[in-house]
Amino acid sequence: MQSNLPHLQSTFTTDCVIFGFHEGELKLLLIERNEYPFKGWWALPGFFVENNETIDDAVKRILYEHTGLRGIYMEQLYTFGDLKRHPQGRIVTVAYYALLRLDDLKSQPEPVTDYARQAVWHPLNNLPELAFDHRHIIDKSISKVRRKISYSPIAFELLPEKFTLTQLQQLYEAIWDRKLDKRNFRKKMLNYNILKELPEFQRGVSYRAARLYKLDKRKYAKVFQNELTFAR
Amino acid sequence: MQSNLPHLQSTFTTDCVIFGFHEGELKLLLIERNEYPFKGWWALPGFFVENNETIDDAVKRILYEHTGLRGIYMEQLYTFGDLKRHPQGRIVTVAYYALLRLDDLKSQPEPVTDYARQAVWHPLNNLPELAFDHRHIIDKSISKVRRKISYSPIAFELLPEKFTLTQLQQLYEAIWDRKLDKRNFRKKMLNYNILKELPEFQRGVSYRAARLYKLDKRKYAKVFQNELTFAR
DNA sequence: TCAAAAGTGTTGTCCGTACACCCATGA
DNA sequence: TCATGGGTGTACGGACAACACTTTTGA
Repeated sequence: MQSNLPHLQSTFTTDCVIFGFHEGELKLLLIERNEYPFKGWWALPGFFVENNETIDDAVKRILYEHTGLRGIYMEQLYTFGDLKRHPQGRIVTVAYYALLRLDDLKSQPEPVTDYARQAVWHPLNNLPELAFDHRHIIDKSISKVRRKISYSPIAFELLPEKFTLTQLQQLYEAIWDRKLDKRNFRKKMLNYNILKELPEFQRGVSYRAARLYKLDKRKYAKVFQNELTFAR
Repeated sequence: MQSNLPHLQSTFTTDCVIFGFHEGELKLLLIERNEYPFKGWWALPGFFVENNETIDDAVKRILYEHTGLRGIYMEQLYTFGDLKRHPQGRIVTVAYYALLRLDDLKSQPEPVTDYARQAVWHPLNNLPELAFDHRHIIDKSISKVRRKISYSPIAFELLPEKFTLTQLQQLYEAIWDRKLDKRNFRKKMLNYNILKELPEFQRGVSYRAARLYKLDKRKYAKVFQNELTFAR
């Protein structure tokens, strides 16, 4: 236990990779920083963790401040502690990722804090240059989500409550970055028996309306217990 | 950023779950604490991270201090930041796990630091009561290793360089906590084509000596790239 | 010769994959 | 009537699971 270095910042931060899915495309919520360092740069929403809140609470708070949403699925990703990741000295960050139903958002999120000028959804395939090591954090979270969606039904956290099988398939395709066979995908997905077929259909489309489904939460819980292997 | 709580410790710690495998049994290296709080209790090796070392370096250092070994396979597990996990105030810990070849150890590890009285290997199935939230950290690391061994060849990090197929099978059985079929296991394992059959056999056993194998590192690298699914 | 573990194949089932056409709808 | 996506079945091959006996060795 030494203290032979001056510590600029005795605490640590948390950063959150916020995924959304809209119109067949994965998106990330980024903020434009309003504070030095990296003022004016795009970055992950994140901030210092208070001394009287858990890290989990801090991420929830930060996410709320940027989206006005609570009760979002989120999970800790990794802790980054490189000595040079922050220009002002050694600041460790505990990174999380969150999966968000984009239709829950009535409008563009408005940051309620000073440290961000704006919060904007960016397509995952076309991200701007990012502050700190945030690009690295994002890459790591994509790997994690890509793996996790293979054995855990987290995909549904990104979809609206009622969704079509095509939407579900597009989501898997976006995360895995490859095309899947429609018939095989549907066969497999329905075989898991975790979807409930609704007596409702899409509206407002100029072609045959697709049937809507939602999660059958009883069976969904079983899948979580048994950790089935998901579609490939 | 508040500071309305007295912080005893402005930094954070790292703890390491060290796995070993010997005589068909998984073991953990625990220390007996020589400092308050929890003086005299068993705990995971861990200590404060210095301000001029990365977290990765800190874990390596701590592991070296307890085993005299370097170059061990290790990976970050999770960061624990509950407000009440440490009786002296909010101390965040970044937990790692390490996989160790037990035959590398000439003798019992001797701690070279003051904060531990002794370091002892404990069978995973018979652990003493532990300090802090260390039991929780261990449970989480077991889940992680259990999953990871299914898609990544980390098992070999726990075995000696030359090993028998039975040893390999026993390791999987210990981690998954269930029996596997010998014929199916061998068939599958040899089909991955990552093992090199050696012209050597076990010695000193009072029954038919088993053939020794070692990793074929070329093919092993390929498996790491492609992330094959391992035996079930 | 006995005890202990090594080593070895076949069969059935399930799962993943490849692949193409008709249907329903709104414009 | 056309354009657009919705919806459907079959056949093959590979992987997994179940299952029991003979061989080798040292004591």
